[in-house]
Amino acid sequence: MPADKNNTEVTIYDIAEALDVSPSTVSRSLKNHSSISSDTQQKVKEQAKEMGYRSNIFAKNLRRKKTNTLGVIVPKLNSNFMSSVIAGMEKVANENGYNLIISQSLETAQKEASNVETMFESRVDGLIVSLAYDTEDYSHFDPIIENNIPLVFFDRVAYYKSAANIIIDNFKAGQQAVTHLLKQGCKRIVHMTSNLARNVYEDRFRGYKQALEDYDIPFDPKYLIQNDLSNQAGQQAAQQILSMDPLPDGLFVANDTCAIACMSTLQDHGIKIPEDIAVVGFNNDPISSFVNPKLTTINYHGNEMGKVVIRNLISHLNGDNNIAMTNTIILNAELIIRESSVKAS
Amino acid sequence: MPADKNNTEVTIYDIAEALDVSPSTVSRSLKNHSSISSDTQQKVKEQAKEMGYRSNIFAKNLRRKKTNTLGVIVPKLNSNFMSSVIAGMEKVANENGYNLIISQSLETAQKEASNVETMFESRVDGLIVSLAYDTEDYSHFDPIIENNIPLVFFDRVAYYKSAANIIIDNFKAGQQAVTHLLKQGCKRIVHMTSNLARNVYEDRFRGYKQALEDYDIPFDPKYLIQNDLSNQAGQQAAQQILSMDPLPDGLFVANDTCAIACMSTLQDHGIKIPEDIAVVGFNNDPISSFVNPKLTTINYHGNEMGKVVIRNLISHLNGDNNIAMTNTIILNAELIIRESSVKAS
DNA sequence: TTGAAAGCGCTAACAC
DNA sequence: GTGTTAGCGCTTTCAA
Repeated sequence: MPADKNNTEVTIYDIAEALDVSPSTVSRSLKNHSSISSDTQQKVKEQAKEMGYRSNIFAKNLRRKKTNTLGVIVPKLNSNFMSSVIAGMEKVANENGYNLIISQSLETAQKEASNVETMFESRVDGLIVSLAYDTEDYSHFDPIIENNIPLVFFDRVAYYKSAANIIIDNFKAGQQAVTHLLKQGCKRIVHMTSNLARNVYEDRFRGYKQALEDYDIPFDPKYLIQNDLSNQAGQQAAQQILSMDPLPDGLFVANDTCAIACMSTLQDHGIKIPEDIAVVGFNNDPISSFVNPKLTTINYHGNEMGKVVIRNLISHLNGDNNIAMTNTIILNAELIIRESSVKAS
Repeated sequence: MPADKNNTEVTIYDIAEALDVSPSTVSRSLKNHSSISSDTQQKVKEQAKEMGYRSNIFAKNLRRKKTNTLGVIVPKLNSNFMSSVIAGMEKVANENGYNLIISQSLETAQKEASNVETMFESRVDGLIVSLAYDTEDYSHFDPIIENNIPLVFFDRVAYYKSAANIIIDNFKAGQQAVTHLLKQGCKRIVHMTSNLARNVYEDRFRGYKQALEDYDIPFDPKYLIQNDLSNQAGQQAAQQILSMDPLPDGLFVANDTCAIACMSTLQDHGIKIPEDIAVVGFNNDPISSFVNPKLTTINYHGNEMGKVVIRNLISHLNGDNNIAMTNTIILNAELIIRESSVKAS
C-alpha cells in the first residue's frame, strides 16, 4: 500500500527538537546561510542525515513562489538531435538546481497548446519550446507571456512578443549546402522541404535560392517539393523526381531521414548517387554516415544548443541578463561533405 | 523582470470573498464535490474563470502529500521506440490527471542513480525505469522501495524486490526470428547482441539457442558477437563476420540500427543480402523499411507498452490492483518479414 | 548568531 | 449544503 509512506517523514522541526535549536536555525543551516556558525551548521547537517531528512519541495515552492522547474515542449523526441538537445539541457539545468519537465507536441498545434497549459499549471519558472509542424496561431503562449514567465524558442522559433530565439543560421546552411552542389556542377537542383511557415524551412529555402542566384541560375518552382519530410514522403518525392525531364542532378533535403528514404528509392530505380543525382541532407543524424553512399549533411550541435538555451534562461531568471529574452542567438552549423554529393571531376 | 508575476495571483480566498461564501465551498466546488449544490458550483467556477484563478499545485501537494507526478527514466530518448513509449505514457497519464517527469540515464548506471535521486527528491508518486546498459547494482532504487513508492521496470527490467516488470517475450521473439532464418535454409547464424546481463539481450539469446536446438544445430560460441549495438559496432562486426570461414549465412541482430550499419558494411564488401547472408533485426524502427533490402525485424508496440505501464501504475496507486506490483506483464511482439531475410527457394 | 512567529494556498475533519 | 479551523513544511522578517 502506498499509504503509510508518510509516517516516517522527517521535518526540520524534528531536527530542531533533537538538537534543541529553532526550526529557523535548521532551515538556515541546511542552506549554508552565512549567519549560522559553522559549528551549528555541521551539527544540523549530521543530524539531518542521520534522521533521513529530505526537504519538502512543495512547502519550499509554496513559500518561495518559485519551482526551480523548467518546461520543455518539443515536436517529437525520436531524433538523435532532440535527444542531444535534451541531454545538454538536463546537464546545465541540474548543475544549476533546476529540473526539467519534458513533453512532446507530436507535431500538432493542439497538443502543443495543451502541453503549454499543463506547464503553466505546473508553474514552471520558464518555458522552452520548439514549435510543432502546424502551429500558426501563438495565442496559447499568451498566459505565459502575461504572467512574465520567460519563454525561449529553439530551432523552430517564432518572433513572438518577448520570447527569445536560439537557432542555427539556416539561411547560411542552406546556401552552403546548395553552393556545394553547384560547385559539383549541378544545374538542376531539387529542394525538398516542409512547411515554409516554420523558420527552419523558410530560411533554408532562402539559402537555396540565394545560392542559385549567386550562380545565375533562375529558381524554378517545379524544383521545390514540399511535404512533411517523413520517410513515406521521401519515397513519394523520389517518384516525382523520377518523372522529371530532364532529370534533376542535385537534391537538397531539409532532413536526413527523408533524404535517405528518397535516395534509397531513387537507387531502387537505377539512379546512381552521386553520379546521376548528388544529395545533401540536413541534421547529421547518425544514420547518415551508415547509408550507402554516406550522406553529405549539415551538422547541428544539438547538445550545445540545449546548453545555451538553459544557460540563457537561467541567467535571465537570476536577473543577470535580461537582454537575451528580447534577442536571437545564432549558433554555428557546418556542412559535412561525404560521398553522396561528390561527383568525380 | 520575473519578479512581479505573483502580485496578480488569485486564491480561493479571493473567490470566496467575491462570492461571500467560505473558502471550503470554493475548494469543494472546484473539484465537483457532490455535497455542493450545482448552483453554487456553477457560480464559483464562473467567478474563478473571470478572476483568472489557477490552482496552486504546491499548496495542494503539500496538503495532500501526493504529487500526481510520475518519474520516467530511460536509457536514451533518441529512438522511435522510446518516443512511442513516452507518447503512450503521456496520454494515459494526462487522462488520469498525472504528469510525467522524464530523464535520460544516457546508458550509464551513474546517471541513472542520480536521476533516481532527483525523482525521489521531487517526490514522484511512482517511478518507471528502463535500465541503463551497465546497471548491475540496484541499490540506488532502495530509497524508492523503502518509501513505498511503486517501481515499475519496462523493457529492460530487473527482478528486484517489489518492482513490477513490463516486457515483451524476448525469448519467443528471438526464437521466432532465428527459426525464420533456419526455415530459409540458414545453417551458420551469427547473433549480435549486447550486455547479456540485461534481460532483453539474455532472453533473445536464449531464444536464438532454443531455435538452433529445435533444428539440431549445436550452438557455436564464435557466432555470438557482443558489443554495444552502436552503428560503429555494427561496422566492426561486419569485418569480423567477413573474416569467418566459412562465411555465415544468417545474422540476427538485437537492434535495427546496428543491423543496418552492419548490413551496409557487408554490402560494401560485396556481400549480397539476403542471398549470401540473411538478416533479421529487432525493434521495427521506421528506418528498417527504408533501407535496401528492407529489413526483417521484430515489431514492438512501444505506444501500447507505455500505456500499459501507466495504467498499471495508476491502478496500483488507486489501490485497485496491487498484484501488478509483484508481477510481470508480457506484451505481444511479432516478426515482420521483409526482403533482407527471404532467400529465393 | 539565533529564535519567534506569521503565512504561502490548499484540504478535510468536524461542526452546524 | 456550507462554514470553521487547523495544519501540511518551509522561509523570512523582525527582534533579541
